[in-house]
Amino acid sequence: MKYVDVVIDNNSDHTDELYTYGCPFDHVRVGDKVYVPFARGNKRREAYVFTVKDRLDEPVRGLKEVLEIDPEIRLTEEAVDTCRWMKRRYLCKYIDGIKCFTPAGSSSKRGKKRDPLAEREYVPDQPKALNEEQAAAMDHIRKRLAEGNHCIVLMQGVTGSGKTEVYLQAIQAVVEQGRQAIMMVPEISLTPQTIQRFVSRFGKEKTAVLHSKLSLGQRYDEWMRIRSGQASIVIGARSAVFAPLTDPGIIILDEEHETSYKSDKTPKYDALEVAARRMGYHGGLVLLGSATPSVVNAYRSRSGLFDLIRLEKRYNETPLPQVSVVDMREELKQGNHTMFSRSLIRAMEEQLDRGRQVILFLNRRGYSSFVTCRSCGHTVTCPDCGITMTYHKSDNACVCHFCGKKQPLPRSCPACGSSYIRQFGTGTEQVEEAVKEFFPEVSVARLDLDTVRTKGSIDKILKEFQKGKTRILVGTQLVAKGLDFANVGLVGIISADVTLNIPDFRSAERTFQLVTQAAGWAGRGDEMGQVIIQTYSPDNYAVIAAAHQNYEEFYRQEVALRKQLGYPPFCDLYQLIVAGEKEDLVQRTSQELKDTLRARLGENASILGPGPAPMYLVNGVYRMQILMKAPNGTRQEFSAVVTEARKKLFTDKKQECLLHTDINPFSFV
DNA sequence: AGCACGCCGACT
DNA sequence: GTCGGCGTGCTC
Repeated sequence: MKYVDVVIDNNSDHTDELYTYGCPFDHVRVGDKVYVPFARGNKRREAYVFTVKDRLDEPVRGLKEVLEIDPEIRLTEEAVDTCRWMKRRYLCKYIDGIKCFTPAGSSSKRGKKRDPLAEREYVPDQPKALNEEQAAAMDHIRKRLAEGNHCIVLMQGVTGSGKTEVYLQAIQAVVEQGRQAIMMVPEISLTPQTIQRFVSRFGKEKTAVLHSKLSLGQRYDEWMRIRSGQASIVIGARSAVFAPLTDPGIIILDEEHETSYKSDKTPKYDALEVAARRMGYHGGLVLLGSATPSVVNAYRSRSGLFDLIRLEKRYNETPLPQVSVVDMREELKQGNHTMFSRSLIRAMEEQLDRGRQVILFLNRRGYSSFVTCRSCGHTVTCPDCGITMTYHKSDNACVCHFCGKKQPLPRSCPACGSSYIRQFGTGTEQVEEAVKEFFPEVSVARLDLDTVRTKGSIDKILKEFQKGKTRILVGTQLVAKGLDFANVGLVGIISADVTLNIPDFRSAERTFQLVTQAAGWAGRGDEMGQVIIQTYSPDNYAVIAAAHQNYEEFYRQEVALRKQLGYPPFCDLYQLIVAGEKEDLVQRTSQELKDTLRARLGENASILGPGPAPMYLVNGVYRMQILMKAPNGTRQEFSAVVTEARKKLFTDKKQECLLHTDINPFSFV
């Protein structure tokens, strides 16, 4: 008789622990899915084996026995290890981690194949010749792979520098070692064209695809193909980081800076951290690629924690587009009260005359109204956090969503005294209307979440633009979804201030990335493109660096600022949300939580709040938020303290108050 | 979270 | 009597 500690597949905080069973099957292994009798009725339940032992250290009262071992589903030992780590790192339950590693669907009863690549034919494709920079990158990667140690490499390569070919050949090298690979791309760029590129190189048999559009059955079959060793290359979005490979040698994150690598639902994991953990276990390589790396990872690559590879040559040597900044304060002074500057209108006329197309970009992500002076560009920011304050119409006040500080709306600009200070915010509909007024003869389309929901697919709108039927496209970030922008002569960024003033410490980073990305759309054809950035903050360092297309210039200033204010990469941010239906109880509990944390972490610890969470009242549930900064090196202590506080304050039988935790959330809005 | 137990009122 | 409503407490 063996003994096993198992995690019961039961979605409750109260059963989130290891239960010991006897096991009459001697071949039981760590990671096995088993069936056990559980609780009073001895109901048969699913469970996962976390440890196997030959004898019990101490007698267990009421010991029961494993009923059966599932012949199909088994976690790897590493998956079990990673689940343990996830529980600690993300303060989630064992079962939350297990759910990431196991398929939700079940095997097909009829034994039919449910192949997501079934319909397409793939023309085999050969490795391409590398330029000098790419070859140097491959040399470095090969050297690291040969060492067989855990290692993270950031490949910073401008758009069109051929990162994908390096990914392909790195995967090839890993496969030649007899190991396996995971290729991750942001959900938004997981298009048939992307998949095609990889499948053509490695073949259908060896490749598996994992993403959210697959049916449960398809996902199950792909999971099985991976688990059984048939497929050794996995392509997918964030969740592909959990692919059940037995010996992965490389995990690649393309467009590393994209926010979709951080999960927004429990468990709130960061795919990079999971990848690093998995590669740490297997002794493999994590390869990050981006033209505009996140500041956090750029910092790590420059402080020696990650390797840094640069690709600076554009493959086809297309010239970078010309980027110019328009000072909207000046427009106002000249009597232009519209949302388009004179130079943007002029450029639009020019490009349309030449038969080229125009994209007007307006980022509404994290959209919230802020208060800004149209005369001097001054924006109301929190005196404590340095973050843009959000305007609340209900009490006509500015509120800091980070620390909860509240201020009345200023009557005149504190910087210049102008009375042109007011809340700010423009929607895509307004931009579309304004374009129609200026250019009544020209066909305009709008692409944002609303139009996508009501007027059918994104594809339809994009196709019409691609065919040239639409001359001007007004859109949000959805525009980025896999388009060939060959005929786009001009990209106008209506207001860089919208992203610049998101109440988040990453607002400058996002603005820089966005402008750089938009510049990429304008520079695809043979002719040079043009980018116009409109802003009330033309002196902002992110705007200036973006106009110069100079990452290092932006990075230097941003890191200095992060260091000064104590933001990542110099700390981990903990977002704690207390939620419940009884408002007074939520208020009281969040204050108790704060006091508990304060008592354990000391007076100097940075603990902000409690304040109302961004969505304070959602279907009858009130939410209060506490934010903590855990300086580098204190992660374990902070996590332990939160876990302890949760035990103390959130385990009463009738759970009227819940604690949601998100470590390094991608948004506080 | 489930699920069983048990204490109560309501119905054949 | 005994069926079933849901409040309470436990799960190797």
